[in-house]
Amino acid sequence: MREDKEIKKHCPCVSEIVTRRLSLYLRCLLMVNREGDAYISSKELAERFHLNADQIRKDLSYFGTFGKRGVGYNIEATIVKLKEVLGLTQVYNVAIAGAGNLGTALADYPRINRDSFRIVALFDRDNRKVGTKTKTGIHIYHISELEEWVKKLNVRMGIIAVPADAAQAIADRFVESGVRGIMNFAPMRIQLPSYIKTISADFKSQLEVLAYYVSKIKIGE
Amino acid sequence: MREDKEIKKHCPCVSEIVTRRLSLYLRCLLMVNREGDAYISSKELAERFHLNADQIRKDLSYFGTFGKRGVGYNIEATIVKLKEVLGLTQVYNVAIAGAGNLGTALADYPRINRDSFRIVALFDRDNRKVGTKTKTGIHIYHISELEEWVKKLNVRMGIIAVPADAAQAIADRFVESGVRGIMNFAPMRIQLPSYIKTISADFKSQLEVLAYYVSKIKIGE
DNA sequence: ATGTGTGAATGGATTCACAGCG
DNA sequence: CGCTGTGAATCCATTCACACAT
Repeated sequence: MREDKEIKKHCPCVSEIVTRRLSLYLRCLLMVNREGDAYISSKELAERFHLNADQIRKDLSYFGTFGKRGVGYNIEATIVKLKEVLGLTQVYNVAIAGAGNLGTALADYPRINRDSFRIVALFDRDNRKVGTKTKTGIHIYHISELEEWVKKLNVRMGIIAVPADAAQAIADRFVESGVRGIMNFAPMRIQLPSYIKTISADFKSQLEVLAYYVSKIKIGE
Repeated sequence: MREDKEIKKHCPCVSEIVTRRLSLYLRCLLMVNREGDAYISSKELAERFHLNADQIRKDLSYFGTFGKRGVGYNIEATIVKLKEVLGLTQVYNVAIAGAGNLGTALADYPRINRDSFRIVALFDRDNRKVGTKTKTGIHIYHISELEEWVKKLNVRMGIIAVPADAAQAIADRFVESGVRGIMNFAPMRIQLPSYIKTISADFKSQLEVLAYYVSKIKIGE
């Protein structure tokens, strides 16, 4: 038990479910920070954003103790800490494979190219697109040059926005070129080495999950 | 214990995590179905798609017993069953609020408008877009007409692809007009009645989760 | 023999409850 | 006295292991 505790203190790994909440807390704190207060309690934060106060405290406690008893959490300091924990003090170069509607929409997504993320390249096999830029000025390269540009531009995250049948091959090429995190929008399960983090963001699959719940709601409530 | 079992048999609700896997199994089975075999065992399915055989069997067993011992699962029959369980035997009309890059990309997303889902409308406040159609022919209406069209078109799912500051108001209006499931792409937590299923699909938040893992990988592995 | 279906065991995550600090 | 930080209790999910159907 004591040993477990020590291990936990030194192991930088927390589950994905906690990570998702940390990102959410950060978003909420950035919002309340514009209002000028210096402190907020877990209870107030929970009430304002439909969160769970116990869970906020436990999640934050994994990374040290930085709340003031009787007062709450210093908003600025907690924002800094959360950014640090999530690794957002670094800058990540991101490339997108597939310059279709979705790929270009993601490339031009508002306010992504600030702070921690830089979308540095799009790749496509359509020669008519190659050599052009998106509205916000991101270059489209030919997919055959993926390895070359991923290395040259020091890309650490790859986004897959190509059709399902091409997804696995593109993922392999990203990883081979040094990418360490993949976000997969293709409706297709991809298999990668365990040291690569993969997040599935498949639109159709999410609609199906929604369908399950919507179909259970009786008509007329 | 016996009672629990009975309750479980009759309660149509399974956790979201199981639902996500059911959608995944469906996808995998549709893939193997094209190869012509009639049966597949949980073990083979697991090996081919990096899944867990025990988990497949347990997940499927929540909905009855439809595997053949010593043989495996009838692929066609299991596909039918999964579609039934997920509510995919119905058709869901879907509307998208926000006809920006993302909204139109989602509206024209390939192969969504088949089987279970119909994207029937986009809404935007930009009068230059109103009255036009997307590439695949989906109408863009003015956001002020949201209630009217949602009711008229019998929309059951709403997709939020508007800026963060408008997300909550749009979600409320969707729900008020009869929508029962919401997929939220805005970088903003929205609060809705508990009988409404909400799925968050916020791109930036997902990048942040990826950042956490990528930042933990030591350089040079 | 083979592979399902499922209780029992294990392992994680959430919630409770309260000691102790400010 | 209020609110954090955290063990303990509870709840849920995964994995194990095997009886039993084919």
